[in-house]
Amino acid sequence: MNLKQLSHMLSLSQTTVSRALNGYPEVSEETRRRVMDAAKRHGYRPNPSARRLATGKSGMIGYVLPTGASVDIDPHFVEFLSGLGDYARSHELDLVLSPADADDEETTYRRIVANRQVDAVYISSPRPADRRLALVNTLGIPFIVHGRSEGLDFDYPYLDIDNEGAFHEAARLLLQLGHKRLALINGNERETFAIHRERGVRRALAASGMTLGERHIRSVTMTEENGYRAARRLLEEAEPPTAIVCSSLIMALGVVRAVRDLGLTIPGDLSLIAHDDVFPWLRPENFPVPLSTTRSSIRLAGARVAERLAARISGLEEGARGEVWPVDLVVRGSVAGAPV
Amino acid sequence: MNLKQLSHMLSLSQTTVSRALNGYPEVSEETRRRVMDAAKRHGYRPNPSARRLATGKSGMIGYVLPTGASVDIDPHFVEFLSGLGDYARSHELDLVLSPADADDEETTYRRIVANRQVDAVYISSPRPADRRLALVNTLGIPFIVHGRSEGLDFDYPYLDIDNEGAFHEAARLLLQLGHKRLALINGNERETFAIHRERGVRRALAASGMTLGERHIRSVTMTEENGYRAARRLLEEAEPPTAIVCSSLIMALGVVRAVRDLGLTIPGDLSLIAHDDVFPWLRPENFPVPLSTTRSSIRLAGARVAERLAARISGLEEGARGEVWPVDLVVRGSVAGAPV
DNA sequence: CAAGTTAGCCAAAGCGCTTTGGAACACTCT
DNA sequence: AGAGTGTTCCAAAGCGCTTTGGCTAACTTG
Repeated sequence: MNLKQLSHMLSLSQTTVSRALNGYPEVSEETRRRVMDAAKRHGYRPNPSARRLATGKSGMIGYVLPTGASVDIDPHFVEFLSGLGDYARSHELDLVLSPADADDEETTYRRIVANRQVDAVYISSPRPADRRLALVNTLGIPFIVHGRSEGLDFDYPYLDIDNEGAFHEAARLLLQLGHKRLALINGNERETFAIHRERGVRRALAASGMTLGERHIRSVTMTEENGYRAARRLLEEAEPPTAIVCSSLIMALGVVRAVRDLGLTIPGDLSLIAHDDVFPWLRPENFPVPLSTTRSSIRLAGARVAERLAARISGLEEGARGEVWPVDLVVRGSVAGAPV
Repeated sequence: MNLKQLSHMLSLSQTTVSRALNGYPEVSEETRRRVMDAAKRHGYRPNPSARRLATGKSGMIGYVLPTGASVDIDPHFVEFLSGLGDYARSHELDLVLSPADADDEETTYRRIVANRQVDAVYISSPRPADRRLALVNTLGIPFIVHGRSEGLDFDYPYLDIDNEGAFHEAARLLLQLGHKRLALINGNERETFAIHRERGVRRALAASGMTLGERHIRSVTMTEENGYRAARRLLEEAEPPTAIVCSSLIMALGVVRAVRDLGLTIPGDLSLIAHDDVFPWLRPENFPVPLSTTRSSIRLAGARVAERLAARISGLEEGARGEVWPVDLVVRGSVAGAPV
């Protein structure tokens, strides 16, 4: 059942039927009702390929997925996707993942824009002066950044959490508890979120007249193993930290293991706070010692990004509005006063 | 630059240019070369929307993503996606995720097939008599199942690992080590993989004249917390198991925690083997006691599924070929002889 | 050498929608 | 009554490709 057949059986032109269906004003209410009725009765669904060719709109949102034999997709991605998908579903939006060579995403961005494959894209894990943002900005496709960049000479729409504030609060709490030697086990230092977190910790220390030594900060990909290694190195120093702030629950698993291996205890010898993106399958309250966290649901972020993307597509949102979510500090058993 | 312009500047018809580009035989080699040349020089890329409208082919593969407020996407998904994306990239295939209400995926399948949005789909986490398979089979779209169903009255193409064999081997090893009381902490009992694993364990037990009691098998969603709970219940019984086979590394984390909480040790009091899908961020050798595993890279499976999907789209693969991968049993420190 | 092939090309008809530029008609105003 | 203003509809021209059905010229074949 296509438009031609439908209009024929209604003795109307394709024009009128099309307009009736798409809510254009130049069609009488009675006719519209007739058309709507017949469409529903015959289960007419406009062919998206045809519509796309005619309008250039695809009804999909895009994501360029960096791939490669040695490229790992962030496990956070799946949670973000849950939220995104949940919203997208209610708006009949599909998501197209365009795999790209991790060393050359630009080609793929250009392709999906030139081909008008998607109506909007989102970008995640931005870095300072991220070239993808400049690219996508000049290409003129609607987009939203999940996270933030820095040092760009233009504004852009984004959704981010207050990483600096969160880690500032975490560090401040530890300082208030009397800790003098803090360490930070961070994510990849080239990503903005990690930079912001470091900044937060430094700011808290500075307020107490302290600084974060080179040796007291580790920036690594967020795996259990890297958490373990980082913690071991830190804890085996001459003057080991008495408190650690850690950028992910997964790394925190490694930290806990290192602490145990060294015969130390939490929070007796070491206080620990980690960032929690809220995974259904790993919860901080279930750590051997319930873990204090800075918490922000990455899933909700996914839903919100989808919502804003949809708004941009339909022209309801414009401009470079940035949105920063506050982060909860949830104190559990893993922090205590500094050991004497 | 579109076909019309290109053909005009070559003084050829659109027909000929189109055919030259698409490798049809009714065009002379010289002309073809001229066309190819000009196309490359002017960066001509056929408009996919137009091509799709004309051919009905989209150059994308589809996946129906169950969503909902209380629906969690399996963390394995992201690793599978890595492999899939890695292959898809080299073939300029995009992946479209169509979010669906988890309680009604059928509508979405029908939609993407009717709209010809994708050239093929894959289906994951199949259950016995899974209705999605019957649906997709009658809808006539090329597909591959990652995993297997059971009790269907037709054959279908799939890629699965030998879950039964893997867990049979794992259980057999434990029995050989003298364990008399085995337990299984399994995934969702409604999924075929879990059924197969249970079958493997039972078969091994049966060969030694034993059975798996109702109380010695737990089927739960694979979270750390559920692993912990299941293990605690098992270990607090009057006659606790001396060996556990576990369906995922994530649950194994919980098992290890439970063992510790109860003041027991691995492998002194309990031997543990878990299935490892090979995550970059959590490795069995890094468990407090290196974990024995049945291992199979879900990432490789993703790549293979993409490969076969591509083959089906281009007509190179047909029929209902099933492919079952063997699983490695990797023995590490977490298993030992049964305590006396 | 006439008839039949074949190689190489083209014009035009789709694919199924949206949108432009009117046309027809019924009103309202002066 | 005639001009002006809406309202409601339509024919046809796209969107940019693929594919059908031919046409021409050159080449076999008996």
